[in-house]
Amino acid sequence: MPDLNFYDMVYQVARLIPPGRVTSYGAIANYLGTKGSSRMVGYAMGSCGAAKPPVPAHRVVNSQGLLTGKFHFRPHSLMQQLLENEGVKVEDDKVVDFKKIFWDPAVELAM
DNA sequence: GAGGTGACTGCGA
DNA sequence: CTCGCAGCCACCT
Repeated sequence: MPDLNFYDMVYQVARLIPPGRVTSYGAIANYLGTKGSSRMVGYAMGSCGAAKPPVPAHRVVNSQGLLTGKFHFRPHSLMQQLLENEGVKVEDDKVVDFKKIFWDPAVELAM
């Protein structure tokens, strides 16, 4: 186990999200074992701009499927645009059929 | 070393 | 149904 920081863990999981799918901060936090610290996931995303390769943060939404982090994108509509570009329908800043396209690392990457 | 911050979550009124 | 509060933990200054 290298000295991967919590940030790197989040980035790696986020990059594992397949196109057309989305996950929640809590799901990633849960997979990382810090389920109680869902904030850390979002906070880690705050530095996603410094991650290489870039992290598809647009595939990460809150537990409600709302694009809470869209305001961190430039422009703010970029997040929705990227999701729709991958086939994810977004309406009223929230993912349509969120629970259907929901990708849980704790399940998909289970073991 | 200590303090402040934050792209969240869940429960209570 | 909608609004508000408290908990949580790692990173930064």
